[in-house]
Amino acid sequence: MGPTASGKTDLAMELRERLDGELISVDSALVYRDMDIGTAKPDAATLRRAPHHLIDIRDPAEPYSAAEFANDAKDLTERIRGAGRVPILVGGTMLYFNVLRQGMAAMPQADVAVRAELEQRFSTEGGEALYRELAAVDPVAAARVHPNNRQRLIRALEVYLVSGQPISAFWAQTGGDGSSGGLPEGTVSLALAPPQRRVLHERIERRFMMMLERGLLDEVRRLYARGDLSADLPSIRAVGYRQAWEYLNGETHYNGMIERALAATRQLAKRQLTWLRKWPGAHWLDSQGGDTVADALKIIDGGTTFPGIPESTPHDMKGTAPGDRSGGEQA
RNA sequence: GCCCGGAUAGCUCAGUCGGUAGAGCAGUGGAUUGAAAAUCCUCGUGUCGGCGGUUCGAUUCCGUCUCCGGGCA
Repeated sequence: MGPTASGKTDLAMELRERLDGELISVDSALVYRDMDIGTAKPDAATLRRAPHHLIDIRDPAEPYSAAEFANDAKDLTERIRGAGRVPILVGGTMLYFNVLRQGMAAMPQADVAVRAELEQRFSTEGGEALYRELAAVDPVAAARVHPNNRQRLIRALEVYLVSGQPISAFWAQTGGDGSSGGLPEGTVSLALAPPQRRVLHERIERRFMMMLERGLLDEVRRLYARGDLSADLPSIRAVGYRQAWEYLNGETHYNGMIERALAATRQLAKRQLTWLRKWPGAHWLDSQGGDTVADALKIIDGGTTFPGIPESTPHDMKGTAPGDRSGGEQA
């Protein structure tokens, strides 16, 4: 696990060789075909040498979901373990990791029609009306969903309308003692990140400029030219693609596009780090440190059980003082 | 050289009929259960360009200087 641009792919490739493992991508953007440059997808040659599961499994027009991921990943890990090999899950989509850890309640899947109707009502009646409705049927969910959070508010109502059950009842099925998920014994959680935020920001900028040089805009132009894709699809909302789309639409200038794409990427990395900091039992690896692969192998040989008691201090990436890494990992 | 318009938060700017100022963006911390690279919440003291004057009090009015636009020579 690690924020975008922290070097996860390189580390994963090494670990795969050393551990005789199989790679499973945990990434909501790498699932899309024809979205290669902007997602920093490993190139074809690399993928041939080190196959990744769950890459290129969807057309950009087809949404994927955390629940589908949970099923796919569970099947894959069981199969890989059954063959006596080591599943290595690599990626930065922390909700996906989280559904592996906590399980996913068996709640109704997205209902396009109901969702569209709620979207419509949100626009005409306003969010307050819908929020009051949720509060009436499901006060527990209302307490956890902010009235302004259109997406989660609509999902909560959608579940209630489709199933007649409050979404909070489904939530209660997971996370606690009656967890439907949980990772296998012996699972090791590695969190890869540079110790200083500045370094990550620099890497993000360098990488995005490289994406542009490699033809990111042409890639997005091809998607744009299809005519059946739109800015509200999960695929096109991906960092970089959304801003390039706006540029092609004439909504921003070239430099504005770059600035906005960089900001969006930094914000993504920040959110990923928020998940990581509270991740139980995460072992932090310094992506700028000497031999990251050796460090990782040492931790893995330590054979930490998961889920376990947090052993390492959450990474503190605030501040600018050099070498401010506090807390070490004890395998 | 002269005339006009600017100079306020990292950036773009609003505002103070004279009582030391606030938005958006950026940044930060957080939330996160079938869209998650999504969606949402929290956090704003900065010689109000410099110097001088008027005033009980100036970022606000006046003078002057500097810099940046635009115009006239």
